[in-house]
Amino acid sequence: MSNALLEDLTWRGSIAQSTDRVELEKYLADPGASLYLGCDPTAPSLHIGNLVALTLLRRFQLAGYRPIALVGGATGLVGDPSGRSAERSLNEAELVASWVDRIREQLEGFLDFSGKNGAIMANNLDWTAPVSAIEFLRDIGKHFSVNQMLAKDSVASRLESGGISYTEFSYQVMQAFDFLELYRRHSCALQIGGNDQWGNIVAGVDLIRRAEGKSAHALTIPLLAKADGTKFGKTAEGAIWLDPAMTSAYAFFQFFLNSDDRDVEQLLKTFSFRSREEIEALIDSLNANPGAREAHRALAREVTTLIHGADQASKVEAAAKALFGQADIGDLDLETLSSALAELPKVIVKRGEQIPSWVDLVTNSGVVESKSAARRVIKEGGAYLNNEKIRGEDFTPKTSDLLHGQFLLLRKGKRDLIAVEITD
RNA sequence: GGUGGGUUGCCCGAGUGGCCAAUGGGAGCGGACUGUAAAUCCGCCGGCUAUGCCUUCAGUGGUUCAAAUCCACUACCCACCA
Repeated sequence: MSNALLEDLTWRGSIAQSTDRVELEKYLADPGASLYLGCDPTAPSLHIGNLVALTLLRRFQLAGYRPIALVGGATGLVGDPSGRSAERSLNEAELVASWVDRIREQLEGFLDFSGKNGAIMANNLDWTAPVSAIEFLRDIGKHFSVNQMLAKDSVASRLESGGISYTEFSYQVMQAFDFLELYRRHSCALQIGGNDQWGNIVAGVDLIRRAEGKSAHALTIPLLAKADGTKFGKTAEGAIWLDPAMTSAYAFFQFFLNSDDRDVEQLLKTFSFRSREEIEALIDSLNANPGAREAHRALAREVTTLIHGADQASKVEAAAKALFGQADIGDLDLETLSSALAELPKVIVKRGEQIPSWVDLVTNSGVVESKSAARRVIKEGGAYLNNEKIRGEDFTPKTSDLLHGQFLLLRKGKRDLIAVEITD
């Protein structure tokens, strides 16, 4: 073992598969070596599933290598069959283009574009769009064997279940073309990604060998699996997004804070940039005193800081502490209270207007999807106003319930807090 | 192209004329325990201007006092044959 980074990644459990390890180490022996990670615009924002591989890319940059972040402006128009049991529906080109812009911004915040190993941003639409179908078929397609393409897991499983369109079938060729193009443009001979990308990445390795007679490398990171067997990063409400407009920094922090104890070690190893010693100390603390949740807190704080910045991270942590730690919410001073409530889903009521019922307030906040659901919560004893249980399906807060004359804190169940603000 | 089977609530899956907003499981939600964790146990689980009303069993039209259930056509999926 000669490469410190690979050694660290092995300890972290961040290596699922790689092409020949010795060859890979040789490639990485060059301090300026570059590598790329692609993200397809399938939504207006990246989510924490993408963050797994993105974190890996960042580790490479911190170790001195040059990262290339590729946004799949072209591949996003086609659709990756990997991990999908059914055909994707195609998104409008303008929509995908707008997602490309937003995702590019997110990627930019995650890497360092200055210095000698400054990151490079790429969009595969740049080299894919100008190529004619005939050129594509003759220059690229000729290197692919349909037999091998059919053997890929992503394709084979789809042939079992309902079939696959020619469009999605071609996806691996497009991704391989990207790898070849980045090899030609930037001498990039390593592609990383989630383990579900293995087949697509190897398609590129093969293409580079055939078209250029050169060897390229692949490295994948395991897809995170949760202890309870469900997919990491998905909640009932959907994915945890990196865009604060889609998942608030508060909700983002809470997501990590509420991690299953059994998952925390792997999450720390996957996402944390702390040293091995620090992480091991946190894990010791987790095992010794899980109720204190020091490791959960450190994880939540670090990842939230990375995505939302240190200011936001400390704000949402302070908010959670104030709102959950305090027995009597009325004891909080105005400043602490208002900054804590600022992080929560909020309902605005105009001063002087009738305060809506608890049911209406909670429904308006979007925390429950119907009034029936809100009424049910009251009936089942999970409804609170200012941390006091309320009863009666038609319960309506009174002016005298207002904290500092302008706020209400509603709660549904153990964790869901909602702020109500009276404004002029 | 032929024949047969299928399409049910977030998912899986019962139901084959009224007792069906529709059995059961999973997910989800609330409660108890605890630590804003897990496991376990209990309850809930279409919507609403709510002792009633509205929308739902692929789509459309029909039979009937009455349909998820019967008939016709359309779309999609699966299986066997070619």
